[in-house]
Amino acid sequence: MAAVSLYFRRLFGAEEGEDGDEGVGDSCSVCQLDCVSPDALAALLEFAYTATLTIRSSGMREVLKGAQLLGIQCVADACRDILGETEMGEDPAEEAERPASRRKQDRCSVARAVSPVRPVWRSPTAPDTPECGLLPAQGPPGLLVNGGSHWPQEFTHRPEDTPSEEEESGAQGRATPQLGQSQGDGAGGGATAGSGRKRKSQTPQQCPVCQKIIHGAGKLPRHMRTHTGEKPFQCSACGVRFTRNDKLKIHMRKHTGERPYPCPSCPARFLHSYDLKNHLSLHSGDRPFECPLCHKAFAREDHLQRHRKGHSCLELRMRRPRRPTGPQHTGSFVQILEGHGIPVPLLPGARMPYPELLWRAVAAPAGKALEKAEGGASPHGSASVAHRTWEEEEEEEDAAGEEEE
DNA sequence: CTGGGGATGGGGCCC
DNA sequence: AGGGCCCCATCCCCA
Repeated sequence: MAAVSLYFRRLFGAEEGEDGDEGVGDSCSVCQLDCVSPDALAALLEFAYTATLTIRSSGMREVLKGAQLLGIQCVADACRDILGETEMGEDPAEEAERPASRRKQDRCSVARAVSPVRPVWRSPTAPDTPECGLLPAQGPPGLLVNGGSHWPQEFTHRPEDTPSEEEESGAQGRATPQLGQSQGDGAGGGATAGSGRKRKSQTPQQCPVCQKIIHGAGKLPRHMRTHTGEKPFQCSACGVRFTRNDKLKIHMRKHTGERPYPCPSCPARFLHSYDLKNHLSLHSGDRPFECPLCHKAFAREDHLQRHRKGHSCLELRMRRPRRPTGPQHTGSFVQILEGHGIPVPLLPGARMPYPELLWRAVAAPAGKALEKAEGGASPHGSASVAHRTWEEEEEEEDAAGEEEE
């Protein structure tokens, strides 16, 4: 709640340092909200968690009141706008108090009641660099309306003075402002400016907690459960809970014994399609993921990533690139050589045209470096040992290659 | 360290 | 618009 509400932010001391003694901080353990109706608070809670606000027009006043009291400026603006539009300027005095540029700001910020509104919590320490030319004139510090840098520009503007279908339906009795939906979708149910062409709803929504843009209609609630930890889908057989029902469905295969993905080459069957895919690479022997440093090949991309993160390829087990062509070594060679204290005679950014020739040239000191790094062997002949090892390895690979051919 | 299975979260498509 | 289903990338765990 503190992420979207100035009131809660101050209540729980999140802005201490900014507000000084205004924050109640730890002294408040029980918060009684007499001034907000349960329905309005429920709507605001829903907004805090899902960035979606559903309001009956009859409850709009209560939600507006609650949003003002709790300092949820974007919701207050949205309610104020929808009331102003549907009730034909019920409060002209309030309207007159707005700065002249206010309505223009609203259009830019999409802070219209039935159009998308995305609260973006910005860190109090983050510089206030308004995007879309917007800083909330009346809003709490740190709260931006649809100013997130991740939001595509196409979603941050709507055609002026083109009331959406929802706006019109809202005027007819029920308004269901979908706060957090895309600009394009909010305007006329997907109609884009001017063309009137229906655009398939992809509905990118920004998570109010992590600011991540979630693509796909109806996917934000699913994402929000990763923050709340809510696992509403429970296995009736073993009681294990899941955040998603499709994961529960796959889990149930354990109990039913269903393995719908059989291997065509062996009796193995799998729970997941991607398990079968991984398995098939074993039959084919394909190892399409090759380490650019040591040229070790892996059947799975994540195994290559793990290999590279572990820096195990820095053992200087230099292998030749896999046929037919190997990757360019430039940066990786420099990294390896410098990592072993070997001077690298390359200008920054220069490419190394024949990395293996250079490697032969420095094989001897590299051997010493490797020996030192590994605890060292005999003080004599280390270079030749390293060199011979490399040569032997090459010969082995040549032999293997000839056999393959 | 690697191979393999499983879990998790995001995106696309469809209803 | 929301949800189901599927695929994919990534991570974790274990042998």
